[in-house]
Amino acid sequence: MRDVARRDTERCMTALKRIEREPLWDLAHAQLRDALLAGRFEPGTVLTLRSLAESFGTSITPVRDAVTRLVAQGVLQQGPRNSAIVPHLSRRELSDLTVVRCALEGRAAREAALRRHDEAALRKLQDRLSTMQSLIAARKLESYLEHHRKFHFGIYAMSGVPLLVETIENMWLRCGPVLSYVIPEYVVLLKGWDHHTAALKAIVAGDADGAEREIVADITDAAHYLASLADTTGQLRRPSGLITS
Amino acid sequence: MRDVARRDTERCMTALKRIEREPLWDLAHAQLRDALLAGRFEPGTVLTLRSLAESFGTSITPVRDAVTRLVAQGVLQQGPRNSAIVPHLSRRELSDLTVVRCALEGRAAREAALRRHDEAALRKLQDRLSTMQSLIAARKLESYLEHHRKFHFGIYAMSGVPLLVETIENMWLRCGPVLSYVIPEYVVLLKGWDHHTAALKAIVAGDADGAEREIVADITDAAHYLASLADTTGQLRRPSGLITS
DNA sequence: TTTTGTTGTTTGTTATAACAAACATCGTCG
DNA sequence: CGACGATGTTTGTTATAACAAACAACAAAA
Repeated sequence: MRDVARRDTERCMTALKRIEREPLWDLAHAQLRDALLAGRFEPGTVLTLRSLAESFGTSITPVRDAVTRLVAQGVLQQGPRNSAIVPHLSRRELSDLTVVRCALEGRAAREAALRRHDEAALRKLQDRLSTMQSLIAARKLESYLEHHRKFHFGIYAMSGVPLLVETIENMWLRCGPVLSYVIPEYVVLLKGWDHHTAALKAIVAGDADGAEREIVADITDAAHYLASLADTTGQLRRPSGLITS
Repeated sequence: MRDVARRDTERCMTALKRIEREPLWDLAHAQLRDALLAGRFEPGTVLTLRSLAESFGTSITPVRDAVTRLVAQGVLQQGPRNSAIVPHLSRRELSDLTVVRCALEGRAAREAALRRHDEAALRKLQDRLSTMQSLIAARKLESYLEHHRKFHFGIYAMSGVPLLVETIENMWLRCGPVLSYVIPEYVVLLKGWDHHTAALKAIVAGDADGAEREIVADITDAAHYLASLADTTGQLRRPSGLITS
């Protein structure tokens, strides 16, 4: 037993690999987060603690922590009696979201263009761009959405301002549920594609104004398309069918 | 008993006054929030659930909810073993905060200038401005800080974008503890005063560029002053004495 | 003297039970 | 037949206890 302990301490000293057992509420939080972002929850659904706890196979305490966190972030809306409901997105809320996203993501693109960035990150983004192009051609929309997300945040990460990236991530989470089922019909029109390439090109050229302009155009174009889908009450709903793979 | 119920329903129907018993964790959250914003917690302090529970006279469950919420907002930093510590602010983090605040608050000022705003709100802001001036002269710094905060958020509220105001509020919470004990020495120099009047003047004139410029200048000026107070390790510390009233 | 092993304490995590308010269901009375 | 009221159920809130990991203090051995 002694040499075992010795070996343990040695490993900790040399590798510095943390054990870090993830708490249950952290796992629940991550699962709920991903589900929201992927649009697996219909807007308007009330998330009850006990049903979620049963799904996760845990007590209600961890899921309560997770839900509390999501509500604090503004990802989940709190309905009557402090119940957590996955939020609807009205045309007005979408408009507000667009304003904030333009300010934040436009600034991030600007900062990214002004920085000296490593070639590896740039090449990675360019590769991802061509991957996205082929994914669109193959109509693999779910996979495209993942790459699309990573492309955007790849740019924002190059701003060198973690707080900026974190705040933008929060905004994406808020419009995540809706985006997931309206973007697929949007991207096949290749509307946003040129903005992506132009933005990346502006960044490699160090053109801050151009980078901001293209990112803002990408956001506002998508927002206009989304707004056109709203019904007479200003609510955004799933247009026709479910996501096919 | 029957007429009591009748009267209850009648009252609910007519007045529509919500009862809304505030949960304990909400009170704890508000108290912690205010304490953080007022700088009553020394940065670096670890907030243990049991000690807070004892202070509030409740169980640890409500304070756990409150702390969880604060951590999710980024107001409290989570240290090792998920303990909540009131965050230090390094020069780097202050710089990041400044970037985000400029993007957000600059945009809010711009939106406010572009809107048709009611005269009552404008007059209220002008009154507050003169109040702030007299408070500075009287060296009533704590009261000044409150008016200063309300002046800024009065402008941001005129943007008509609640999400923007909410996000800005979150950023203020992050730098709240530090601001509280460095701003007092700053405002007596009257450095930020002209920016405030100029910003309000630009808004009434509908000058969006001017409004954004002045708000950004106000933020960056204060940030520069704050950065000059950082020590060699990049940490911002309380300069000399405590706040006197 | 320095290091190591042990023990007691602290602290976040989780489960569980009790509670109260809100909701739904259904029976009863007008 | 329709509205009102009682009752059971659902659901968030809070308290409490048990648990494990980490930290601190101390004692013993090299």
